[in-house]
Amino acid sequence: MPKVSEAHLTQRRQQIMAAALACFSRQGFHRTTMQDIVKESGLSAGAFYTYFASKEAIVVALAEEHHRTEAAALAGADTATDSVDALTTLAQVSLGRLDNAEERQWRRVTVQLWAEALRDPHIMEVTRSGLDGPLEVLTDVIARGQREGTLPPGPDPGATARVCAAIFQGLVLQQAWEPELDVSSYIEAVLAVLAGLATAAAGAQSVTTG
Amino acid sequence: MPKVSEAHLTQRRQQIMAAALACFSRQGFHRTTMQDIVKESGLSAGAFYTYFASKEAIVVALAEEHHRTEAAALAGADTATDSVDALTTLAQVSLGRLDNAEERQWRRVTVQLWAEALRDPHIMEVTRSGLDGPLEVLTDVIARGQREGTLPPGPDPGATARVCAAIFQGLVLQQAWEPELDVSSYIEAVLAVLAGLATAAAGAQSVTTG
Amino acid sequence: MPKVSEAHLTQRRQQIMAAALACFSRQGFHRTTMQDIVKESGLSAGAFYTYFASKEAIVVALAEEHHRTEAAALAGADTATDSVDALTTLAQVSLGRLDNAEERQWRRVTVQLWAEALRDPHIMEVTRSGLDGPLEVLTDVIARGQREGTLPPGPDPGATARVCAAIFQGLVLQQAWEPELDVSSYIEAVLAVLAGLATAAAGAQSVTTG
Amino acid sequence: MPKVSEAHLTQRRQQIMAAALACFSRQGFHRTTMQDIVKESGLSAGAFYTYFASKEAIVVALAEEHHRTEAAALAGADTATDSVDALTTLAQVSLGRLDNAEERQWRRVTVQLWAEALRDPHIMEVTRSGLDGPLEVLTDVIARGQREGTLPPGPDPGATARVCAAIFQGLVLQQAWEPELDVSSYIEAVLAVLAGLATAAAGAQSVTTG
DNA sequence: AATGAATGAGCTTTCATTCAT
DNA sequence: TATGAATGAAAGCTCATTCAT
Repeated sequence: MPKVSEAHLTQRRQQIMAAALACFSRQGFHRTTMQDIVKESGLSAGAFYTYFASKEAIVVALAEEHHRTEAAALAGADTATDSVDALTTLAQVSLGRLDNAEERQWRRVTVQLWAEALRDPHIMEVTRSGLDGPLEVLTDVIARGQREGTLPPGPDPGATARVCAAIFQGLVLQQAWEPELDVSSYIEAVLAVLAGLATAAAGAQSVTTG
Repeated sequence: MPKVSEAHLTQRRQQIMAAALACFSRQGFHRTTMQDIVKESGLSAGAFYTYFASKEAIVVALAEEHHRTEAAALAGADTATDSVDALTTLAQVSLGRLDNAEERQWRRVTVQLWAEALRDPHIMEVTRSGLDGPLEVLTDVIARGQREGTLPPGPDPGATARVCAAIFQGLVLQQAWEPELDVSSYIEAVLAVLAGLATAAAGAQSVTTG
Repeated sequence: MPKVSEAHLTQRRQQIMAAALACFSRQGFHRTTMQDIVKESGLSAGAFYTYFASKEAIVVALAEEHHRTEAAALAGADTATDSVDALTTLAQVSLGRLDNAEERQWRRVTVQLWAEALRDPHIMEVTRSGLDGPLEVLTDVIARGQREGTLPPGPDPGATARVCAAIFQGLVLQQAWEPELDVSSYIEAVLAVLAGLATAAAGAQSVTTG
Repeated sequence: MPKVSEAHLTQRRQQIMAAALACFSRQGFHRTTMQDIVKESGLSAGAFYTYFASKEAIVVALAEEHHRTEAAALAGADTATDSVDALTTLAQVSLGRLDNAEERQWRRVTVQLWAEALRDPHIMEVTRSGLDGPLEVLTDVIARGQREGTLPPGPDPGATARVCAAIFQGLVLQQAWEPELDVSSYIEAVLAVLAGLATAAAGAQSVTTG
């Protein structure tokens, strides 16, 4: 085939990435051979290397896509004026997004990316920026809440943001292990925690201002 | 049969496990070769196979040791009569335990075990029982708190327990990525969350009983 | 059939051969990929195969071109009546021709053709005829010189011709390795050898005839 | 097999080198696969890599062995007081050495090393030092001959040494191409050339001193 | 005639495991 | 028990060539 449309090239890349995602989810990065990916994609070994430089490159490409998708999902979820509302929305959006059969492959691959990041600086970079972005957003919202008195004033906003991030990460992990896990009750529990913080803040506020 | 003392055997096993832990932490399971472990341990390839059946076996052995150690650390941390106190103690003990340079290797290996569990039923079993045990303890404590009115009555105790577990898992992950992370402020933030729940429960209680 | 002028075809062939020569000189036959040649030539992979049947075919084509050029350079260099003069002219022409920056690529490729000839009967044929032609000319001239008494009568003319060929081949090799080698002093040394033979013949002659 | 004698290791290395030499002579470096070498050596693929780091490494090892053997063969061949005698001895020893069926493999591999040297700095280094050593010896002998009047005074000793080296290199090449080539008549022709130089020197001397 | 994405056999190298000593 | 050289299947990747457009 001669010169081919840009769209064709993009579609091929995605075809390969989808195949790789399926293989990685099923067998992990290291137990997946190039043959597996090639077979799953319906292409040839050579074709793969037209689109990706190496096996590692496709892991990085997947990490980047994952990061992009997650960032997009969160974009604009923190616009609520009230910071507790903002946190609630963020929790619902980010956690709710995981309750999706189509995300199952991604959850499994995400856990592997966490491990892979420990070895590969490039993947670490991408993976970390998937944490640092939300962490910043959360820290800002929490700090605002503390200033406004809708959140308890004591704990460091950055540390609290990390706790929120952990609540997300832990769900990813637990769901990867147990696909049928009930996400909605998990979200309810998280919302109860947020409500608790709001209540405590209100109490502290009334004491302060009372 | 130049029989050798039981102690000698145990010591050799631990020598190999320490070597494997160091290698796995440094390079990951899959990038670590048997040669690496053998070299690090100061033994020979043949000797390794006297003590472990395979490369996978040592991963499982490490998972089991990790599980055992964690279980021991938590044992008896939930004895407080008051359930919020019990949760507070559990948080301090489990999270505080991570704030330890010597645990650094373990944190990195733990994250890899999470990924590995997705592929290997044996590791999944061990890893899951490292989650299920604490989950049961937490669920009991939380259910008790709800009955006694020291925790808000709404959310499912099991789901809330999962949120607590997530707070632990997320810290392991974040610390693996960022060894210098400030654990004490993280713990403070967690305690503030628990305090919030207690406050909210107290409020709900007074409304109910008032 | 968008037929194209003969000249166009010839020009394309030479364009490709020049590209191949450059690549082969730079990286050797085996380290040069078709992609390299295609890129260097500014054509497409498909276009290459319109003009040459295979990668090997272009090596053969280069060998043939090399052979043709060398034969042309030597043609008519042996016309001197006196055989020592003829040898001197042959030496000056053939060796002098090498002292040329433009020949540098060819020298490097020639050495590779020598090696390649050992594997490929077709290249051996072409390469050998590049030796056998001159060998015949030299043998004739030397035999004549011996008959006429201008060269010492002892050694086999064919063997002496081979020594002359070796003097040429060795220079090609040494220049390929050391592009800045001083060819003119090399030629002087060769001429001194020829002069020595002439002197020895003259002495022998005077003894015989005296 | 456990710890094994030094001799065993050396023998294995030589076993592999012999196998590689046979393969390279037969099919060239690039057409020889590791499988070929492994099969010829009677060992396994893994065993090869216990003794050599790569396919390239064995080419270098062969180049080094070749260099060593040649240097040894020439050592002490230039001790004759008279420089023409010394040159004669050098010619007989170095050229005569090639007239040996066992050397056939080496001749073919040598020609390939010449080509390989153009690409690989390490092989170039080894190969070049196989030329530079003899060149130095020859230059010294020739310069001495010129001082003593046993060789014609005109040409640069270094250049003349290169001509001598070429006579050797050309024979290697011609023999590689034509195994049945008559070396003894080639040597005779070379000796006649040397005799010619001696005669010319004697003549020049008598003119000068006469 | 020209394109260049696609092919897939075949390459070099690795490494978990074994077993003669 | 301990050794470490040996094994060989299987890995990731390359590249000469083809052919639909």
